[in-house]
Amino acid sequence: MAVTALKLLNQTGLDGLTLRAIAKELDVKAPALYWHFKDKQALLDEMATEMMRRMNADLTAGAGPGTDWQSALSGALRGLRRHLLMYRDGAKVYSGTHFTDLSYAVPMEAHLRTLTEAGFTPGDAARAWFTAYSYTIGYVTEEQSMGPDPVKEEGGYDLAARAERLAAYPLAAAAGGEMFRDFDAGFEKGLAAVVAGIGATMLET
Amino acid sequence: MAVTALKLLNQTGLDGLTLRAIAKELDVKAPALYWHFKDKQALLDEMATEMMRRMNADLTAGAGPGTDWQSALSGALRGLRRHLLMYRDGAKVYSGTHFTDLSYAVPMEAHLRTLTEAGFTPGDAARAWFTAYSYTIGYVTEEQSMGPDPVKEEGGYDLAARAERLAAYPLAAAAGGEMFRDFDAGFEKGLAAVVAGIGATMLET
DNA sequence: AGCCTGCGCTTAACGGTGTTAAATTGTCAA
DNA sequence: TTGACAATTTAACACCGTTAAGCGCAGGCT
Repeated sequence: MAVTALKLLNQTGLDGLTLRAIAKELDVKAPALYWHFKDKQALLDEMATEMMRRMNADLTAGAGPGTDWQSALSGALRGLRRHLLMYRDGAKVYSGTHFTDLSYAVPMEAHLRTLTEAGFTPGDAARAWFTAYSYTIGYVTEEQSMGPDPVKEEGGYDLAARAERLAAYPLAAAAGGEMFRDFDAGFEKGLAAVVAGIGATMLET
Repeated sequence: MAVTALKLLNQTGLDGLTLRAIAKELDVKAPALYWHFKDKQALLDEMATEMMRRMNADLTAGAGPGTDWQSALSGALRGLRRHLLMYRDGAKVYSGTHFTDLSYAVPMEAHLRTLTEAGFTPGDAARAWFTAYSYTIGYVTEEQSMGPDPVKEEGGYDLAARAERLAAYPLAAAAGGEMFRDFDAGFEKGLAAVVAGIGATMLET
């Protein structure tokens, strides 16, 4: 049923994701949902948990031994972003929700172990993870709030108009092209920086 | 009027910030607000812009010449976090909204110039800024979604219960203490890593 | 067989939400 | 005095999350 809600999310967006719409998709009336969930927030939590479960099922690769911690960490966050982008408003739904089961613990434990075995203290491993996680959540939140990819300038943020408004501020005007185009490449550049910085400041060699 | 809405935000939270409540605070009926704003989203955009203006007024220090780019960038993001924390759900209101005027351009131009003068290309300066910005937004979003500071364990996330649930995953269990306590210190550690990584990967020396 | 319990759902309704349309007041210029 | 215009009110609409009460129907018990 959280599965149905996720399917609908991609069609309606988070604002249009009403209990009545979900119920209709299930051939059921809205109050019936309350048999399964305490309130709408619980449903949203369950949706985020379902997203996370699918991600885990897809990300077993890369966590195995033999790969350095940089690749493991980068791969995990790349996968996180990829999954968040699979759903409309995915980052908004995902961020700040409390998972309804413990299935996140297995991959998290594996990633933290990879880091500790590479020389991080447990505390620094957790900090490294949370830092890279925060970057990814923030990046995708911003990315998804811009609407459709501005590259195919249809409905997305109008970069040319932005540049014109900012004509008096040449650096800020030019920055739009870097920040709001080619989100894939931009994420990779930032991710490389975050991972390198974690290695430089949190890892005692 | 966005000023009034911001005041109310701290009392009611984002969910409780209804047009009727704002109108009552202004001794006015709800539909009167529509003379000033197209819809509620426009009001939220205006609130985010007002937050940003206050931040600019407060952050003129640190952007001046003579300071290295690391201090300038760190200072800007520290100030951003500090201002987001001034308002309930501040990060949620701020993230992903489109500013309604150009007042953000002046400090942004100054920060980008600091970076380019330190040797960044304009593109890399923009990327550096956006990377650190994403980290900050993501971090504060997560921070504010945990409710009151868990250190003073009143109403906040129950860390002890979390550790008990995760007893079978020792690293994940211990990570809670690092991630969800002392948000100030945690932010600083991550910020140091992000800034160091930017210097290491984006700056051609 | 009859009865009962409890699950899963429906119908009806409540208070509250963002938003629109039309009528209304207040104010200042011609 | 009249008229234009800004700013607000009143009334209503469609929709939202949520609650209360009751209905049908399965299966186990006696």
